[in-house]
Order: sequence, then C-alpha cells, then structure tokens
Amino acid sequence: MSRQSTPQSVRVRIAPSPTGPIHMGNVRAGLFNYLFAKQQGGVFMLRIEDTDKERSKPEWEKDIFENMQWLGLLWDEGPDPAHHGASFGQYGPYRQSERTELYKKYLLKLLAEGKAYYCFCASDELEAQRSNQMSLGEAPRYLGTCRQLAKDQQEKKFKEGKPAVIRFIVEPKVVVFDDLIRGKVSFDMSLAGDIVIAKNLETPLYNFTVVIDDYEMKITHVIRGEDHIPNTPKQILLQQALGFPGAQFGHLPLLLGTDRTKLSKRHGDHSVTRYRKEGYLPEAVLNFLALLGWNPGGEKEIFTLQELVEDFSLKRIQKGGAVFNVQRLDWINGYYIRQMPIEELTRRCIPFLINAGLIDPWPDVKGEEIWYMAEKRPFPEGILKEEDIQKVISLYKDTIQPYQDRLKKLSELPEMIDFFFVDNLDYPKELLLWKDADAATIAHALERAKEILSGIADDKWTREHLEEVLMPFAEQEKNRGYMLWPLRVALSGKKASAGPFEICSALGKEKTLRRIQFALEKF
RNA sequence: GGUCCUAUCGUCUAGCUUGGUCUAGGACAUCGGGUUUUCAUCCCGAAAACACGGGUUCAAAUCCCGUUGGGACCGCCA
Repeated sequence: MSRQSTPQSVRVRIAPSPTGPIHMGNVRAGLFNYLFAKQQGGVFMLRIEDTDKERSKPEWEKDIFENMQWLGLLWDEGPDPAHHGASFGQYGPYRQSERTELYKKYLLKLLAEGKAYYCFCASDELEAQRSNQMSLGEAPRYLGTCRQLAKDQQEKKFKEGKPAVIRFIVEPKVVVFDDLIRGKVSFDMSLAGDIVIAKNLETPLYNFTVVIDDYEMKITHVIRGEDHIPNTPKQILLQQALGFPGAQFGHLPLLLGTDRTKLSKRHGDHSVTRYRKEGYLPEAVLNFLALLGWNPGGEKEIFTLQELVEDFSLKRIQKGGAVFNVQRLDWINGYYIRQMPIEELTRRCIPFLINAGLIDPWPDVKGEEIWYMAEKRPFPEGILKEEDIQKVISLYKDTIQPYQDRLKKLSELPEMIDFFFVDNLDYPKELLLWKDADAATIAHALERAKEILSGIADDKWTREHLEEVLMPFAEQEKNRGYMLWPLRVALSGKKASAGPFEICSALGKEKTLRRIQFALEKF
C-alpha cells in the first residue's frame, strides 16, 4: 500500500486542573479526545494544569488518575511514571508545575522582544475600571497604562517594591480561526486589552502555559469545551508572537444541567467518583457520555469503547449544548448490568458488598482504597463465599428490583439481597396477606407449603423440582397467589423480591423451613 | 452591557452537505395494554418537536435574510 503523503500524526491531550474532583464534563472532553486519537492512530495525552498553587492539591490529581484508569482512558505518552511515584498505566502525566523553567524561558523571550511588559496597576483599580467600562456599555478591558512605561520609571517601581504582573501585548487585529466543529470563527481583538500571562517569572498563568505546552507537546488538535472559545484568539496571538506553528481548534458543546446552564456544582455533584460509588459501570458512563453531543447517524444506542473509536467523527459532533439526563444514564447502566456475565458482575459488586457490611474487606485494604481494588484482587475471604453471592445476584441480574425501579446501579444491590444472609427477618404480619385473603387462609396455605416442602429430599432441592412439586398445590387455592405470595414474603420479608422458588433453592431446605415456621408463628 | 456560540418531541438525537421518498424516524422519560404470585424483565400501543417572520423555488425541517429565544466568556482561576 502506498500513500501520496504522510499526514502529520494526530496528537491530542486533555488538560484538567487538580482543583477538585474530576467531573463528567472533563471526562466527556477526555473521551472525545481519546476517540479521535485512537481512530486516527494518534497519541492521547494527559496534562495536569496545576499552575494555581493555592488551589491545586495532590488528592485531586490522584482523583484524576484513578478515574481515568477506572474508565479505561489511559494516556499513551508521558514522563516515566516512577518519577511521579504513580503506577498508572505505562506513563506518568505531564505536569505544569514541573515546567516552570520552560515557561520562564519563553516569558523572558517575550519580555526581551518587547511583546510583553511588566504592569504595576493595582488590581482594585483595575476592577473599578472594568465595572465602569461595563456600565458605559463598553467591552471591559485593560487600557494599556503600563505598556509605555519608560525603563527608569519601571526600575523605580521595582525598587519601591511595587507588585508587578506580566502582560502580553494583544495586537488589535481580527483573528479568524477555522473551528473543527463550528467552522469560521472570528474575533476583533482591538476590543480586547493586553492580557496577564504571568504573575511573575515563576508563576505563569493559564493562557500562556497552554500555548507553550501545546507547542512543546506537539499537539495537533486542541479539542476542548466551548467555554474556551474566547481564549482561543488570545492563544493564537501568543502562538504567533512566539513563532509557533499552532494547532487546529475544535470546541465541544457544553454539558448542561436541567436548567440548560453549564453543568456545575449548582447542579449537584457530578464528580466521576460519585457516579462510581453509586454503582455506575464505566462502560455505561462512556457510552452515555459519547452520545451526548455526538451520534454516528444510525439508530444504534449501545456502543463499546472500541465501537465508539471506529465510528467516531468530529464532523458529527453537535453544536448545541446537551442536557445531562440521569434517567438515560440509568437506562444504559441497567442495560449493561443485565448484559454482564454473572462472574464479572459479582466481582464488580465487591466494593458495594463491603460497603453494606455484607462481606469484610481485604485485611490490608482500608478506607477509600476498596473502590479501586475490586478489579485487582480476588474475592475477599470470609463467611460468605463468592459462589454464595454469585448465586444470589444471579437471581436479580435480569429481573428483580425492590420497590418501583429495576436494578440500575450496583449500589442498589446489597439491600436487595441482604435478606438471604440475615437470620431474623423483620416484616409486619400484614405483608403476608395476599389481596383480600384473611389470616386463616394464608396461614393454612403456608402450613400446606411447609408440609410439601418438608417432604422434598435434599438432593431434589432445585428450583425446577420445587416448582414442579409445589405448583399443583398452589393451583388448588382460590388463586395461586394465595400460596405463592405469602411464601415469598415469608422467605424474603420484602414486598418485592425474586420469586419463591428461586429463593428456596438459594436458601436451602433448612433455612427455607425455618423461615416459613417463623412466619407461621405470627398467626 | 460588550463579544462570541447556538436553535428538530420534556430530554438525547436521525434527517439538513446533494430541497421532493418527512402526514419528521429512533431512544430515554411519561401514559395505556399484554405476559406475570409481587416488583421487574420482555412485548405491543399512545401522546409528544422542525422557535418565529420573510424570501428563493413547482416544492423547504433542509438554501438565504431578519427577529426572537437560549448559552458561554469578559480574573493577577483554569
């Protein structure tokens, strides 16, 4: 196979800041970048934007790593992980706080070339100026007071110890770029003022570090949220001033809350960790997020990561924002749960079972760590064996769910199955009564069921056999519910559960009879 | 307020590039029915949208113009 030209290989990144837990918006941007990179045979990278020293925290950085790993969105280039003391994938992340010298070099260059200057204006004055401009109906911007400051005046202010920031001279020209998703976008930068690119030589700011890093990392496509559109012309001007080739830009539609404003804390907690702890599966989260703002054109709704990679296209990304609709996530999650092999599902339930106190955690794993271990460890040792749990979960996987909803999240599972493992069920006698049946009828039916069940040999105690034997007797009642309902309640203590034969077989003969006896004593 | 982005059922969307096959398709949610010992699964069905106004055209959800609505940004945060 021959090619006329070798296109420059695609290199993309996501650049979250570790100032809080990584949220669904970050992940969706990450997913789109990942899909684009993989489909193009390119490179997907992670860059930690931690230039804000006050707000950046190691715990949030860890939150980014853990969740990206959980979702299977591993980056494929970066520094030696050992250097970071991290064990995520093959590579560590790029981290801006480790590149101060690099930024300083370029800062000095801009300063030397007269493309940037020190500004001594006090921030409260600037703020007053901004609100004044706004009330006059003007675009709020810096007027360039310090741009023309003579050398000696500058020296004087430095000697006086006046705090200074570094501003970049924004050329008053029209900047046009061809957005990968929106087409031509243009800005008249004469309406903008000079922007602050660093607090000082050691503390560069966002718009500046992005430009340097994207250049140094040879990023070819900057795919990010729509909220960055206004930053783009500034960054393009910076690229030009530095003589950088510049990447292509593509701005993704925003993830919205139900009020159609940008998804934020106001809309509740949309951190990935929260969804994980509620029992959403990573494949469901990815599938859901991919279809928010993108669609391959057909009527297919369920996609594996690999299928998403194959079908992905930037051209098919929606331009308008998409409301984050939890009901749809629930539906997709439920679908994945029902499709999942029971062994796999049981394994994924481990942290939830531990959390609910049904099983003990691994002795050496504590606190939050349980959430990261299920995939790495065997089932924890304890009274309850993996097979026991598996057997019970399998009764629920395809069908049953307490109260009104089906099984949508793994966190709902423990409360559905706990009755299998406790000895004394707690439920009111009235729950045993089926429809209009009176106590005597129900007691009689239960007594009957007990008799029949006691006659069944241990080695015949299977779901199929139990049903075969018991059903004819149930049919003798006014309605088979008269026997089956109280039996099921006696065994589960719940108004909604798996069917009586399923429970009997999982419980075993001894426990089954004991529970029926317990119910009978209520009469 | 200024700048920029945007507009198909309540929500996510297909259709728009190459106008007719669109009395606008699918999915989630909602409602009704069937299956069923409960809840659910599953199956069937219903209701539900081209923001508005002009043009162009034999013909517009699809092309053009305008209006209106919605959103984002306007930090020595990212």
